[in-house]
Amino acid sequence: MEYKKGNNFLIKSWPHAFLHIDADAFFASCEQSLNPKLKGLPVVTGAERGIVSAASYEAKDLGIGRGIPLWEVKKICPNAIILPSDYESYSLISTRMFSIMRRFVPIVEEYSIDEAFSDLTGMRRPLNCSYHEIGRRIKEQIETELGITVSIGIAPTKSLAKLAANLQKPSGLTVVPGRLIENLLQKIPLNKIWGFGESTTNYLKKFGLKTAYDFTLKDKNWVKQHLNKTGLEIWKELRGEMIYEISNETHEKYKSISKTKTFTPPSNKRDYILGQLIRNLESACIKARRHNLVSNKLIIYLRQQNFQSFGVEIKLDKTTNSSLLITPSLKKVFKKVWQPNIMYRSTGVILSNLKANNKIQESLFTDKIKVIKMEQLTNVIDIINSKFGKHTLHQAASLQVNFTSRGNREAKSNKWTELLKGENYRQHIYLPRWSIKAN
DNA sequence: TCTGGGGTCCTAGGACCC
DNA sequence: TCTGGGGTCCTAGGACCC
Repeated sequence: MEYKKGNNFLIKSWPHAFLHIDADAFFASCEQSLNPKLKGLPVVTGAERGIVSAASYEAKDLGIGRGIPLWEVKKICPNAIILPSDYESYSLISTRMFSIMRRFVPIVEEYSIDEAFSDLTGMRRPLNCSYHEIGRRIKEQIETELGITVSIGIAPTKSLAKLAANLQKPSGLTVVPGRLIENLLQKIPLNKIWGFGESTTNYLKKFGLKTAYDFTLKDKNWVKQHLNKTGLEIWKELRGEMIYEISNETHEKYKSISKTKTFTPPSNKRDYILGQLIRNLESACIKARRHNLVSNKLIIYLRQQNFQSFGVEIKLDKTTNSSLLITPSLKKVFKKVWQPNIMYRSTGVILSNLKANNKIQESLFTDKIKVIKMEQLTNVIDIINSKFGKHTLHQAASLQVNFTSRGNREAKSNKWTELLKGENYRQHIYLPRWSIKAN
């Protein structure tokens, strides 16, 4: 690719300075950090799903990447270490990574479990060093304290910083001042642009574009004409014009919570599928309660074997996070969606319209006593479940579901398995009565 | 060997109102 | 009976991300 001089769309080197940090092969690295014996070995996580969630660089070198089935992993490398995902541990390491960043910069946007953004603009003077040096220090601290490696990109916009961070992996530090933006863009194929997926990429290719650089050379009006709002924003960002700022909000505010579960083999058994759905509902509600959120809108959907999905939306007459209160309406609607002769492969629920639980207006027609009782009951259930493991207490209707957990994550994190070894205690604690009351 | 699970945002189009 | 124009709100669904 020819480098065209004189096409600079940005003159200043640092109108802003954004940092993007991306942990390398995060889940796998965490496992290696927690268990040093795994260092240097091909490690893969995702045992609970049957496909690779994360692969260590040793595994990647063998051609093992994200998303490939585990049977294939075993074929490629019989000695590969295959582990279930341990989100609790990863979250802890993630939190520590972010707090290390905060030692250097006040505002850190936690973008995902293993990625963050930060605005370094104006930090050179107080820290008395270059942007490059700030990045280097953060990187060094994280790597020595947490035993994982990270890749960092620093550039005038978030979009560019993200591209920069991905340019040299693992353990890279790439700094792209304004005058080097074009250099960077020429190395980036369209589909690597943050915000451009398969659809947009294919579309742009029709116009002969190949790299991010090609895209940024297009006229502004052309972009307005052919793409939507996001497209134009990305175009500006890539040319060094800041559009996206750092959001300082914590990631705690969910707008929706969803739970899906695929079951193999597919099934057309009514009660089994309904049971799956209720179990998903219970999981979603547990999460909502943990975050003190309530919902008044539930979407349920069934996915057929042929991957077609059908969903329905349920307006709840009370804003709640109690699965006991929601279940009756779910059952009613389920009848409308479920068809007897169809094989289903998964079910899902989405609690949406989430709001904080403090100021909910009671509907005039709500049976208050019932609601309060339900909520008290729910609280008790949460206490028991947090003590003995999720879904220890659950509704009778979800009994159809096979509750043996496939991954051993729960077993690993919950002491109860050991304590109650050999005893089928679920049968003792399980109380079928209250599911009848719930209806 | 067909793709697991959890999110957000944008947009077009319908319903409804003036 | 048929005609305008404009606004808001909601929903479904697409696209994208990790």
